[in-house]
Amino acid sequence: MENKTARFEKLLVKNGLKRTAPRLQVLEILSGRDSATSQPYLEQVMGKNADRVTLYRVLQAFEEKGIIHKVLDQQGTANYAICSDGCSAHEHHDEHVHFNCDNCHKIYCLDTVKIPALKVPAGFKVEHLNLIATGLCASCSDKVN
Amino acid sequence: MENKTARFEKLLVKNGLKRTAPRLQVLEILSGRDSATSQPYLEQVMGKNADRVTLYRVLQAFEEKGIIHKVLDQQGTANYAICSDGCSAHEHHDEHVHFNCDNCHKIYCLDTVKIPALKVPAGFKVEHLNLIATGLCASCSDKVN
DNA sequence: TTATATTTGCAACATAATTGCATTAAAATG
DNA sequence: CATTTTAATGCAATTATGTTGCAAATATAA
Ligand SMILES: [Mn+2]
Ligand SMILES: [Mn+2]
Ligand SMILES: [Zn+2]
Ligand SMILES: [Zn+2]
Repeated sequence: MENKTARFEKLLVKNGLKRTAPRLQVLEILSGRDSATSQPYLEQVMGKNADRVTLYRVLQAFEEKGIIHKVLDQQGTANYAICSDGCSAHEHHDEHVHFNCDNCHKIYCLDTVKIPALKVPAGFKVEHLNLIATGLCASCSDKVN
Repeated sequence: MENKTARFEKLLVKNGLKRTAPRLQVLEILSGRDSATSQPYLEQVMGKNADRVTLYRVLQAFEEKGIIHKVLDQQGTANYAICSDGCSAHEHHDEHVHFNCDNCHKIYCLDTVKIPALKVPAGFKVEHLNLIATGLCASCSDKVN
């Protein structure tokens, strides 16, 4: 396995962002998780390694550069996930379905599930689609049975 | 045209809610709009007719009774719209698409556009679907042309 | 008219997010 | 390597959204 930090550093440079500790740490955390990560969780994990404001600014910069994308859960809480690929400062390609588990509250990027095209009333011009499914994730429905 | 206030009063009674000024006013405001109404806007329009907390509680009660439904816009702001029908304290039937205009920021309930069923990965149990489309609403795309 | 059950208002608190500004640190330059 | 430049951070203050407990008010039932 290649050095992960080196990969992150390249990612930052490629996007014209300086290699700083808070940025590397955010990438480290996000990449180590199987679901999207909420702002409050990030804030807690970062602890005093970085100021709250810095975290907000790091997340905003990453989102603008197409490194991560934001998903709001059913409570309106911001969650962040690393973009699979093909995303850039110019456009995000994250039009996959997101699954918000009612039980564990995790948000999964269902990268394989595309949002079906939609027929809307005359006059409306659809730019983006955002579909959040709620219910039980695979892991939680296992436990219930 | 039948007396609107009388209709609202019946609606409250039917749901075991007392006929109070803040509740009637919220119904009045929501029913007079062609799109969903944001909490901040409601708060502003209500002014000192009702306390902020009362507004929150009115909205919560209405939502629980199936009188209104909540839609979060792309910024996570809560918006409320009157339920067309068939909604009750037991379940909401608002699985229609919502359209969030990038220009005027209005949220339209596209009651005629149903959310298509979805094939999700094994194990996931979908309970609800929530689809928000963004772009230009009919009125705004007119103006652009 | 009185009793009771619900609703409201107020104060206090919690959390998420933003802004301005001084300080620090990364990277570019020589 | 030292210095300059530019970007990023930390801190303090502020705004916005939402919640809770409790006393006072009021809608409705009795
Ligand atoms: Mn995603
Ligand atoms: Mn709706
Ligand atoms: Zn789960
Ligand atoms: Zn519009």
